[in-house]
Amino acid sequence: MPPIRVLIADDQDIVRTGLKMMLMAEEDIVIIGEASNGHEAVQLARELAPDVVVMDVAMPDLNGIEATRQLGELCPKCAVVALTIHEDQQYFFQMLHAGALGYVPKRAAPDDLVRAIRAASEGHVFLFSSVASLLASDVLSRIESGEGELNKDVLTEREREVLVMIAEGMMNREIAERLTISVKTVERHRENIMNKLNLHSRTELVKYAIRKGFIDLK
Amino acid sequence: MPPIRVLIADDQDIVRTGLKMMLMAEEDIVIIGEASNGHEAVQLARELAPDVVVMDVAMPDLNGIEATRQLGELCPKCAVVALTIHEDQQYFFQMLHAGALGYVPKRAAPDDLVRAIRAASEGHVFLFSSVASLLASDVLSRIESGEGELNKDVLTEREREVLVMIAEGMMNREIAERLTISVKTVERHRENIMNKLNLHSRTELVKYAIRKGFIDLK
DNA sequence: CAACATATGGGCAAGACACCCCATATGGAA
DNA sequence: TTCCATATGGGGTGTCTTGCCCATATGTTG
Repeated sequence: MPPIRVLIADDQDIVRTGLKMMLMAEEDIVIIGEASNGHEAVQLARELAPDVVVMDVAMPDLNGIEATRQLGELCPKCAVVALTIHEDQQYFFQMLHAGALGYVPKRAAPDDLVRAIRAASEGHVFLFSSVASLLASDVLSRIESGEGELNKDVLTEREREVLVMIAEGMMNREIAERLTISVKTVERHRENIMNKLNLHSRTELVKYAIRKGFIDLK
Repeated sequence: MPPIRVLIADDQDIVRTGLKMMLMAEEDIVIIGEASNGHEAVQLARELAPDVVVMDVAMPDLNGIEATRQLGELCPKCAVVALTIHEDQQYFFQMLHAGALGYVPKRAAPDDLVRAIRAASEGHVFLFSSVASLLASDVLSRIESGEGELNKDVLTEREREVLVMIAEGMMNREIAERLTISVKTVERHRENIMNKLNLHSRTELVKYAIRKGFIDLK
């Protein structure tokens, strides 16, 4: 059986070195190239036609998501394993929709990455445990809501609006004044938000909003 | 000349491996231990008394800034080199004030990290170019505003501890239980924190803590 | 139409929070 | 030694939050 030919794409030198060392220890894997940004990754993938591209999500020039999308057209035989510090819903789903077969956080054990690479090289999907549950819940809600769009980001416009103001540090009364609605309605929106997201305090809402990039932290 | 004994503290397995491989190639450097969070880093540093601790800024449990601060007391002979994905002012100054002798972004070349380690082991300071300029401008503004003590509105150890727990979303009662003190005392600490920082709600405390890198946003 | 999501609001209760008052003990700086 | 910062805690008061009950009006969609 020929070894799995792997291309590494990560902008961080240290991470690339770590990956190389880690993967070189595996007998069925060979590193055939390295890229430090998305453009380079796409370029090299077309030239080298690797079996698997280990792709960082966040890279300069062309990010991993776009690069993966392009690879789907330009080099459909290259499987992509996403490597990321983000265990966020957003990146995760974007990467999957872009065509990644694996999704492994950098904090994962080396073994998980190797498993993801082996799986991807055979067309299988490997998702790290913490993100796999995201898929499950997404699929579930999709089935329940009868399918459709993925903009099912749960919150309504109004709720998002309220969430932002909460995360900005405003009290319910202030928010009510700003939106010219009653405090009661603000409370109701906040309540719905908390139920939907399964959060139970303002502080958790703040952190959620920051993670999701709803506010600026300035 | 004896080799420089280095302890690596980073929560990401891949980064740790990368660092190890990279540093093992240097003849004057030996890796004597690895930690995957701040607590472990402090613990191991006390046991092993390394010459240099390569410390990630963002780690679970106890972040690199706090860990560095603690090391300054518990193991003053350990030099700390901060390794980070953040090239932010805030993290940078926090880390310096905490006592780090080096500050190297992960995107830096391996050589820069090695230089930082060598410098730190001799008590010198190595700052990566992109952050070094931050120091210059800070020094300038400090001279202009003509004051010496930066201790002005700095939180005490206990206050910082409470702040972190608040920012993590815990209630006063929970914090009191965790610290085995009364709710009243927690409230008092919180009150002092708010007065010192001129903040007036939990949500603002959360954002402050995140900006300052006191918590991880996970 | 019926069912549902969305946005709007009122009432109520328990508890959490923010901001005051007060006090004691300790250890270091003036 | 006196003063101050730190850490500890009790009391009280009023506001804010959270969670749960209820309701109505307006859409959309099966």
